[in-house]
Amino acid sequence: MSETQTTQNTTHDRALVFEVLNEIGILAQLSGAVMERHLPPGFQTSHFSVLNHLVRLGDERTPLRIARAFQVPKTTMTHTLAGLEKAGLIVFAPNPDDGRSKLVKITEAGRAFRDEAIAKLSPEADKVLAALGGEDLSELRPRLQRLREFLDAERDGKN
Amino acid sequence: MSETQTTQNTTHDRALVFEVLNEIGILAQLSGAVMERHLPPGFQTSHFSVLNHLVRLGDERTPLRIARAFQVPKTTMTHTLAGLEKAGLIVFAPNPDDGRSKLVKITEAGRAFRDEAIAKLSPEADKVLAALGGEDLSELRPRLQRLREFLDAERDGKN
DNA sequence: TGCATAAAGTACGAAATCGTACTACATAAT
DNA sequence: ATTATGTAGTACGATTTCGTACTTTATGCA
Repeated sequence: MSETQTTQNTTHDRALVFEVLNEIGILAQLSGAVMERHLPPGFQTSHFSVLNHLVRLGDERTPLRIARAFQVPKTTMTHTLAGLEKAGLIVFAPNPDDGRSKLVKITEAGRAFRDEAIAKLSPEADKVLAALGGEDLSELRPRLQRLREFLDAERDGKN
Repeated sequence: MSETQTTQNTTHDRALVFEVLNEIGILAQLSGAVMERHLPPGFQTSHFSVLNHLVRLGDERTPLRIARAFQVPKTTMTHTLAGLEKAGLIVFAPNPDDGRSKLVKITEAGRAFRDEAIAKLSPEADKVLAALGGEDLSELRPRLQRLREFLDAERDGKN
Protein backbone atom coordinates (compact mmCIF):
# COMPACT_ATOMS: atom_id res chain seq x y z
CA MET A 1 0.00 0.00 0.00
CA SER A 2 2.76 2.37 0.80
CA GLU A 3 5.39 0.60 -1.27
CA THR A 4 7.38 2.32 -3.92
CA GLN A 5 6.01 1.58 -7.34
CA THR A 6 8.04 2.59 -10.29
CA THR A 7 5.95 1.18 -13.07
CA GLN A 8 3.16 3.72 -13.36
CA ASN A 9 1.79 6.69 -11.55
CA THR A 10 -1.75 6.34 -10.38
CA THR A 11 -4.43 8.91 -9.92
CA HIS A 12 -3.98 8.33 -6.25
CA ASP A 13 -0.31 9.26 -6.42
CA ARG A 14 -1.05 12.39 -8.35
CA ALA A 15 -3.68 13.38 -5.88
CA LEU A 16 -0.99 13.21 -3.24
CA VAL A 17 1.03 15.77 -5.16
CA PHE A 18 -1.93 18.12 -5.34
CA GLU A 19 -2.66 17.63 -1.68
CA VAL A 20 0.86 18.46 -0.68
CA LEU A 21 0.93 21.54 -2.86
CA ASN A 22 -2.45 22.57 -1.52
CA GLU A 23 -1.21 22.15 2.01
CA ILE A 24 1.82 24.25 1.19
CA GLY A 25 -0.37 27.01 -0.16
CA ILE A 26 -2.47 27.06 2.97
CA LEU A 27 0.61 27.00 5.16
CA ALA A 28 2.11 29.93 3.31
CA GLN A 29 -1.14 31.78 3.84
CA LEU A 30 -1.21 30.96 7.52
CA SER A 31 2.39 31.62 8.35
CA GLY A 32 2.20 34.91 6.50
CA ALA A 33 -0.81 35.92 8.57
CA VAL A 34 0.78 34.89 11.86
CA MET A 35 4.06 36.62 11.06
CA GLU A 36 2.39 39.77 9.89
CA ARG A 37 0.67 40.04 13.21
CA HIS A 38 4.03 40.43 14.91
CA LEU A 39 5.31 43.09 12.55
CA PRO A 40 4.73 46.84 12.84
CA PRO A 41 1.69 48.01 10.89
CA GLY A 42 2.41 48.64 7.24
CA PHE A 43 5.02 45.90 7.02
CA GLN A 44 4.55 42.71 5.14
CA THR A 45 6.06 39.31 5.55
CA SER A 46 7.93 40.02 2.34
CA HIS A 47 9.68 42.95 4.00
CA PHE A 48 10.87 40.87 6.90
CA SER A 49 11.88 38.00 4.66
CA VAL A 50 14.08 40.20 2.54
CA LEU A 51 15.77 41.78 5.54
CA ASN A 52 16.32 38.38 7.07
CA HIS A 53 17.74 37.14 3.81
CA LEU A 54 20.18 40.03 3.68
CA VAL A 55 21.34 39.43 7.23
CA ARG A 56 21.70 35.71 6.86
CA LEU A 57 23.29 35.52 3.45
CA GLY A 58 24.90 38.93 3.23
CA ASP A 59 23.82 42.14 1.63
CA GLU A 60 25.46 43.91 -1.28
CA ARG A 61 23.21 41.86 -3.50
CA THR A 62 21.40 43.03 -6.59
CA PRO A 63 17.60 43.25 -6.61
CA LEU A 64 17.41 40.62 -9.30
CA ARG A 65 19.40 38.16 -7.29
CA ILE A 66 17.10 38.65 -4.33
CA ALA A 67 14.05 38.28 -6.53
CA ARG A 68 15.38 34.97 -7.82
CA ALA A 69 16.05 33.73 -4.31
CA PHE A 70 12.40 34.24 -3.45
CA GLN A 71 11.14 33.21 -6.87
CA VAL A 72 9.14 36.36 -7.33
CA PRO A 73 9.06 38.51 -10.47
CA LYS A 74 11.57 41.29 -10.44
CA THR A 75 8.84 43.91 -10.56
CA THR A 76 7.53 42.58 -7.29
CA MET A 77 10.96 42.86 -5.74
CA THR A 78 11.32 46.42 -7.02
CA HIS A 79 8.16 47.26 -5.14
CA THR A 80 9.17 45.48 -1.95
CA LEU A 81 12.61 47.09 -1.95
CA ALA A 82 11.08 50.51 -2.57
CA GLY A 83 9.08 50.04 0.62
CA LEU A 84 12.15 49.03 2.58
CA GLU A 85 14.10 51.98 1.26
CA LYS A 86 11.34 54.45 2.07
CA ALA A 87 11.35 53.10 5.61
CA GLY A 88 15.12 53.55 5.80
CA LEU A 89 15.77 49.86 6.32
CA ILE A 90 17.91 49.46 3.22
CA VAL A 91 19.82 51.75 0.91
CA PHE A 92 20.78 51.36 -2.71
CA ALA A 93 24.35 51.74 -3.87
CA PRO A 94 25.61 51.71 -7.43
CA ASN A 95 27.05 48.44 -8.57
CA PRO A 96 30.71 49.06 -9.42
CA ASP A 97 30.74 45.97 -11.62
CA ASP A 98 27.64 46.72 -13.63
CA GLY A 99 26.24 50.13 -14.43
CA ARG A 100 22.75 48.73 -15.02
CA SER A 101 22.22 47.45 -11.56
CA LYS A 102 22.29 48.42 -7.92
CA LEU A 103 23.48 46.84 -4.75
CA VAL A 104 21.14 46.56 -1.82
CA LYS A 105 22.64 47.34 1.56
CA ILE A 106 20.88 46.86 4.86
CA THR A 107 21.08 49.80 7.24
CA GLU A 108 21.53 49.75 10.98
CA ALA A 109 17.84 50.49 11.29
CA GLY A 110 17.13 47.57 8.99
CA ARG A 111 19.24 45.27 11.09
CA ALA A 112 17.50 46.46 14.24
CA PHE A 113 14.12 45.99 12.63
CA ARG A 114 15.02 42.45 11.71
CA ASP A 115 16.35 41.67 15.17
CA GLU A 116 13.23 42.99 16.82
CA ALA A 117 11.06 40.99 14.49
CA ILE A 118 13.03 37.87 15.27
CA ALA A 119 12.64 38.56 18.95
CA LYS A 120 8.91 38.93 18.65
CA LEU A 121 8.64 35.86 16.47
CA SER A 122 10.79 33.65 18.66
CA PRO A 123 8.03 32.72 21.09
CA GLU A 124 5.98 31.58 18.13
CA ALA A 125 8.90 29.61 16.77
CA ASP A 126 9.31 27.97 20.13
CA LYS A 127 5.69 26.99 20.14
CA VAL A 128 6.14 25.42 16.73
CA LEU A 129 9.11 23.48 18.05
CA ALA A 130 7.12 22.37 21.04
CA ALA A 131 4.23 21.30 18.86
CA LEU A 132 6.17 19.48 16.18
CA GLY A 133 9.52 18.67 17.65
CA GLY A 134 12.79 19.48 16.02
CA GLU A 135 13.00 16.10 14.33
CA ASP A 136 9.89 16.67 12.29
CA LEU A 137 11.17 20.00 11.09
CA SER A 138 14.59 18.59 10.36
CA GLU A 139 13.01 15.98 8.17
CA LEU A 140 10.74 18.48 6.56
CA ARG A 141 13.44 20.80 5.37
CA PRO A 142 15.46 18.62 2.98
CA ARG A 143 12.30 17.27 1.39
CA LEU A 144 10.91 20.72 0.88
CA GLN A 145 14.20 21.79 -0.59
CA ARG A 146 14.18 18.91 -3.02
CA LEU A 147 10.66 19.77 -4.05
CA ARG A 148 11.70 23.36 -4.50
CA GLU A 149 14.66 22.47 -6.62
CA PHE A 150 12.47 20.44 -8.88
CA LEU A 151 9.85 23.12 -9.35
CA ASP A 152 12.68 25.56 -9.84
CA ALA A 153 13.89 23.59 -12.81
CA GLU A 154 10.34 23.21 -14.08
CA ARG A 155 10.02 26.92 -14.17
CA ASP A 156 12.07 27.25 -17.35
CA GLY A 157 12.74 30.82 -18.20
CA LYS A 158 10.43 33.61 -17.17
CA ASN A 159 10.97 36.31 -14.57
CA MET B 1 23.63 16.87 17.18
CA SER B 2 20.31 15.82 15.81
CA GLU B 3 19.01 14.48 19.09
CA THR B 4 15.80 15.67 20.61
CA GLN B 5 16.41 18.23 23.29
CA THR B 6 13.57 19.20 25.45
CA THR B 7 15.29 21.50 27.88
CA GLN B 8 15.64 24.70 25.89
CA ASN B 9 15.18 25.95 22.40
CA THR B 10 18.29 27.33 20.82
CA THR B 11 18.71 30.04 18.27
CA HIS B 12 19.69 27.28 15.91
CA ASP B 13 16.38 25.52 16.42
CA ARG B 14 14.43 28.67 15.86
CA ALA B 15 16.35 29.36 12.71
CA LEU B 16 15.16 25.99 11.48
CA VAL B 17 11.57 27.09 11.93
CA PHE B 18 12.18 30.23 9.93
CA GLU B 19 13.96 28.29 7.24
CA VAL B 20 11.13 25.84 6.88
CA LEU B 21 8.56 28.61 6.72
CA ASN B 22 10.69 30.47 4.23
CA GLU B 23 10.96 27.38 2.10
CA ILE B 24 7.21 26.96 2.27
CA GLY B 25 6.70 30.51 1.08
CA ILE B 26 9.00 30.02 -1.88
CA LEU B 27 7.34 26.73 -2.72
CA ALA B 28 3.92 28.30 -2.68
CA GLN B 29 5.22 30.96 -5.00
CA LEU B 30 6.76 28.43 -7.35
CA SER B 31 3.91 25.97 -7.45
CA GLY B 32 1.48 28.78 -8.05
CA ALA B 33 3.56 29.96 -10.99
CA VAL B 34 3.88 26.49 -12.46
CA MET B 35 0.19 25.73 -12.06
CA GLU B 36 -0.90 29.03 -13.47
CA ARG B 37 1.02 28.29 -16.62
CA HIS B 38 -1.23 25.31 -17.27
CA LEU B 39 -4.46 27.19 -16.71
CA PRO B 40 -6.37 29.21 -19.32
CA PRO B 41 -5.40 32.88 -19.31
CA GLY B 42 -7.23 34.90 -16.72
CA PHE B 43 -7.46 32.04 -14.26
CA GLN B 44 -5.55 31.90 -11.06
CA THR B 45 -4.37 29.03 -8.95
CA SER B 46 -7.00 30.11 -6.45
CA HIS B 47 -9.73 29.43 -9.00
CA PHE B 48 -8.52 25.94 -9.66
CA SER B 49 -7.99 25.23 -6.00
CA VAL B 50 -11.54 26.17 -5.12
CA LEU B 51 -13.01 24.07 -7.91
CA ASN B 52 -10.84 21.14 -6.91
CA HIS B 53 -11.92 21.58 -3.33
CA LEU B 54 -15.58 21.51 -4.31
CA VAL B 55 -15.13 18.35 -6.38
CA ARG B 56 -13.11 16.52 -3.78
CA LEU B 57 -15.00 17.46 -0.66
CA GLY B 58 -18.41 18.21 -2.09
CA ASP B 59 -20.07 21.42 -3.08
CA GLU B 60 -23.13 23.00 -1.49
CA ARG B 61 -20.76 24.74 0.86
CA THR B 62 -20.99 28.30 2.05
CA PRO B 63 -18.37 30.86 0.96
CA LEU B 64 -17.22 31.31 4.53
CA ARG B 65 -16.60 27.62 4.96
CA ILE B 66 -14.49 27.57 1.82
CA ALA B 67 -12.59 30.66 2.94
CA ARG B 68 -11.77 28.95 6.21
CA ALA B 69 -10.57 25.84 4.45
CA PHE B 70 -8.03 27.91 2.55
CA GLN B 71 -7.35 30.22 5.45
CA VAL B 72 -8.04 33.34 3.44
CA PRO B 73 -10.17 36.30 4.53
CA LYS B 74 -13.76 36.03 3.50
CA THR B 75 -13.48 39.12 1.33
CA THR B 76 -10.84 37.36 -0.70
CA MET B 77 -13.09 34.39 -1.19
CA THR B 78 -15.95 36.65 -2.24
CA HIS B 79 -13.73 37.96 -4.99
CA THR B 80 -12.49 34.54 -6.09
CA LEU B 81 -16.01 33.14 -6.17
CA ALA B 82 -17.24 36.13 -8.13
CA GLY B 83 -14.68 35.30 -10.80
CA LEU B 84 -15.77 31.67 -10.90
CA GLU B 85 -19.40 32.66 -11.15
CA LYS B 86 -18.77 35.14 -13.94
CA ALA B 87 -17.01 32.36 -15.83
CA GLY B 88 -19.99 30.06 -15.25
CA LEU B 89 -17.97 27.54 -13.29
CA ILE B 90 -20.07 27.83 -10.16
CA VAL B 91 -23.52 29.10 -9.26
CA PHE B 92 -24.88 30.45 -6.02
CA ALA B 93 -28.00 29.06 -4.43
CA PRO B 94 -29.80 30.35 -1.39
CA ASN B 95 -29.03 28.53 1.82
CA PRO B 96 -32.28 27.00 3.05
CA ASP B 97 -30.90 26.80 6.57
CA ASP B 98 -29.62 30.35 6.85
CA GLY B 99 -30.95 33.40 5.07
CA ARG B 100 -27.69 35.27 5.47
CA SER B 101 -25.63 32.92 3.44
CA LYS B 102 -25.40 31.17 0.10
CA LEU B 103 -24.46 27.76 -1.08
CA VAL B 104 -21.84 27.36 -3.76
CA LYS B 105 -22.57 24.77 -6.42
CA ILE B 106 -20.14 23.69 -9.09
CA THR B 107 -21.56 23.57 -12.60
CA GLU B 108 -20.91 21.05 -15.32
CA ALA B 109 -18.62 23.57 -16.93
CA GLY B 110 -16.83 23.95 -13.64
CA ARG B 111 -16.35 20.24 -13.32
CA ALA B 112 -15.06 20.06 -16.87
CA PHE B 113 -12.70 22.94 -16.23
CA ARG B 114 -11.33 21.19 -13.20
CA ASP B 115 -10.91 17.90 -15.04
CA GLU B 116 -9.07 19.55 -17.89
CA ALA B 117 -6.80 21.35 -15.49
CA ILE B 118 -6.05 18.11 -13.71
CA ALA B 119 -5.27 16.49 -17.04
CA LYS B 120 -2.87 19.25 -17.98
CA LEU B 121 -1.27 19.22 -14.56
CA SER B 122 -0.87 15.46 -14.37
CA PRO B 123 2.35 15.32 -16.39
CA GLU B 124 3.81 17.83 -13.97
CA ALA B 125 2.61 15.82 -11.02
CA ASP B 126 4.20 12.73 -12.51
CA LYS B 127 7.47 14.58 -12.85
CA VAL B 128 7.28 15.55 -9.20
CA LEU B 129 6.69 11.92 -8.30
CA ALA B 130 9.61 10.86 -10.42
CA ALA B 131 11.84 13.47 -8.85
CA LEU B 132 10.90 12.93 -5.23
CA GLY B 133 9.36 9.54 -5.02
CA GLY B 134 6.03 8.84 -3.44
CA GLU B 135 7.60 8.05 -0.08
CA ASP B 136 8.98 11.53 0.34
CA LEU B 137 5.63 13.05 -0.41
CA SER B 138 3.85 10.63 1.86
CA GLU B 139 6.10 11.64 4.68
CA LEU B 140 5.76 15.28 3.85
CA ARG B 141 2.01 15.40 4.07
CA PRO B 142 1.33 14.46 7.69
CA ARG B 143 4.08 16.76 8.90
CA LEU B 144 2.76 19.65 6.89
CA GLN B 145 -0.69 18.94 8.21
CA ARG B 146 0.53 18.98 11.76
CA LEU B 147 2.29 22.26 11.16
CA ARG B 148 -0.86 23.63 9.62
CA GLU B 149 -2.98 22.57 12.51
CA PHE B 150 -0.67 24.32 14.90
CA LEU B 151 -0.60 27.58 12.98
CA ASP B 152 -4.34 27.26 12.62
CA ALA B 153 -4.72 27.28 16.36
CA GLU B 154 -2.24 30.13 16.65
CA ARG B 155 -4.41 32.20 14.44
CA ASP B 156 -6.93 32.97 17.19
CA GLY B 157 -9.94 34.77 15.85
CA LYS B 158 -9.75 37.00 12.82
CA ASN B 159 -11.09 36.44 9.32
C1' DT C 1 -42.24 39.64 21.97
C1' DG C 2 -38.38 42.76 21.94
C1' DC C 3 -33.73 43.77 22.09
C1' DA C 4 -28.74 42.99 22.13
C1' DT C 5 -25.19 40.60 20.15
C1' DA C 6 -23.10 37.76 16.75
C1' DA C 7 -22.49 35.91 12.15
C1' DA C 8 -22.62 35.83 6.61
C1' DG C 9 -21.74 38.38 2.98
C1' DT C 10 -20.50 42.63 0.36
C1' DA C 11 -18.90 47.51 -0.86
C1' DC C 12 -15.08 50.11 -0.77
C1' DG C 13 -10.48 51.63 -0.63
C1' DA C 14 -5.53 50.65 -0.05
C1' DA C 15 -1.77 47.96 -0.84
C1' DA C 16 0.61 43.93 -2.98
C1' DT C 17 1.47 41.26 -7.01
C1' DC C 18 2.80 40.75 -11.59
C1' DG C 19 2.81 40.97 -16.88
C1' DT C 20 4.13 44.10 -20.64
C1' DA C 21 6.81 47.43 -22.44
C1' DC C 22 10.28 50.56 -21.97
C1' DT C 23 15.23 52.68 -20.88
C1' DA C 24 19.97 52.13 -19.94
C1' DC C 25 23.93 49.50 -19.90
C1' DA C 26 26.68 45.17 -21.13
C1' DT C 27 28.43 41.67 -24.04
C1' DA C 28 29.40 39.34 -28.40
C1' DA C 29 30.36 39.37 -33.12
C1' DT C 30 31.88 41.13 -36.75
C1' DA D 1 34.48 50.77 -33.64
C1' DT D 2 29.81 49.24 -34.73
C1' DT D 3 26.03 46.78 -34.43
C1' DA D 4 23.04 43.19 -32.54
C1' DT D 5 21.48 40.91 -28.81
C1' DG D 6 20.83 40.23 -24.00
C1' DT D 7 20.29 41.81 -19.11
C1' DA D 8 19.03 45.00 -14.87
C1' DG D 9 15.79 47.83 -13.44
C1' DT D 10 11.50 50.65 -13.70
C1' DA D 11 6.94 52.79 -15.28
C1' DC D 12 2.47 51.57 -15.89
C1' DG D 13 -1.78 49.27 -15.66
C1' DA D 14 -4.64 45.22 -14.42
C1' DT D 15 -5.76 42.03 -11.05
C1' DT D 16 -5.49 40.03 -6.52
C1' DT D 17 -5.52 40.46 -1.71
C1' DC D 18 -7.37 42.08 2.42
C1' DG D 19 -8.82 45.33 6.34
C1' DT D 20 -12.74 48.26 7.69
C1' DA D 21 -17.25 49.27 7.75
C1' DC D 22 -21.73 48.30 6.47
C1' DT D 23 -26.35 45.47 5.64
C1' DT D 24 -29.02 41.63 6.54
C1' DT D 25 -30.33 37.72 9.04
C1' DA D 26 -29.77 34.62 13.14
C1' DT D 27 -29.53 33.65 17.97
C1' DG D 28 -29.63 34.39 22.91
C1' DC D 29 -31.81 36.54 26.61
C1' DA D 30 -34.80 39.19 29.17
